[in-house]
Amino acid sequence: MPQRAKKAGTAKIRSAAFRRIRADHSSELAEDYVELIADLIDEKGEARGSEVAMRLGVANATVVKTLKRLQDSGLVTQEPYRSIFLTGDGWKMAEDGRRKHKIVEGFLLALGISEETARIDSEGIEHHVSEETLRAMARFLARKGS
Amino acid sequence: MPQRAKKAGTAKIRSAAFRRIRADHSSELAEDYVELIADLIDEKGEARGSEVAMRLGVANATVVKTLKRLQDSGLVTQEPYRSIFLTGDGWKMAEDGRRKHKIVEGFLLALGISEETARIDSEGIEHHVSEETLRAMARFLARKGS
DNA sequence: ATGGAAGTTTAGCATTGGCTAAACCTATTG
DNA sequence: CAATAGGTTTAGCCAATGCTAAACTTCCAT
Repeated sequence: MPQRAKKAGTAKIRSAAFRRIRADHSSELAEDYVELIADLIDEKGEARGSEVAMRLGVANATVVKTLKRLQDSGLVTQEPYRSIFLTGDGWKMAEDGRRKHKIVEGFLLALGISEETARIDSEGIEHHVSEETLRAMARFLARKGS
Repeated sequence: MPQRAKKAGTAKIRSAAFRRIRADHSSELAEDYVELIADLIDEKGEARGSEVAMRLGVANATVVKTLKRLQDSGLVTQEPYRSIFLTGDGWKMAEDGRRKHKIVEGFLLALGISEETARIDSEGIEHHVSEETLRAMARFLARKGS
């Protein structure tokens, strides 16, 4: 029954895609946090929990809890009642996020999307694009931009 | 202090984007389920929970639990030990998902992405593209395709 | 008609990510 | 230098999404 075999193969690939999406989702929050923290440090010299909470649109307490997990993962460090710092790994992740973000947002703008929408959509999309797709977007951008 | 005012404004927009992403995530699972169920019904005449579990790459029990929620949301119906059906709303959501999926995947292919990657990335991206971006992708596709 | 294999569901647990309310520090200002 | 306002953390709750192991149905083959 080659039918069966073929279908099982397809199913496996499909499930791999969904697995990757679930994995992406766990890292997504972390990336958003570190990227935002990096922005705050660059913009204002320091990142406060309450500022992170405001920009992400969540409660203060949620940020505290999440930062604990990020600290356990070795992405940030923080003393109680003090501002937040990124570790080496944290900075690496933040830079990578910014890089992806810039490519995706620039690409959407090049496609003719409005600034508003480009900003919103790129925020959602950046965590789900493979390097291959990023390369294609960058290529498109380069051709268009020149 | 116009500085402050401007920054607060930006923050509000940013947080709106993140809020939307969080909202997208809740509907994302539902969309994946109904889309997959629709595919199974079309492909094999019926959708069994175990088949859904296999294709999504999750345990059977997880599917059972999620289907209960989807039933409460009025997207699917199911009798114990029987196969799964979509309600009118369920079909509507499935069709919408397929539509988005087709546009995004076609767009990625048109960009020169490999089939494998296009399938995987489109699965993740489809839930985060606005109608505006979809329209731009469709436009691009039409121009390219003709 | 029934016994057992295969398929489904239940039970119970863990983690993530959200919230509010209350407790707790810090730092400014009078 | 003390009071207090404002920022931060804790405590305790909830829902969603995942898992494994055990219980339970269904249905096919003898």
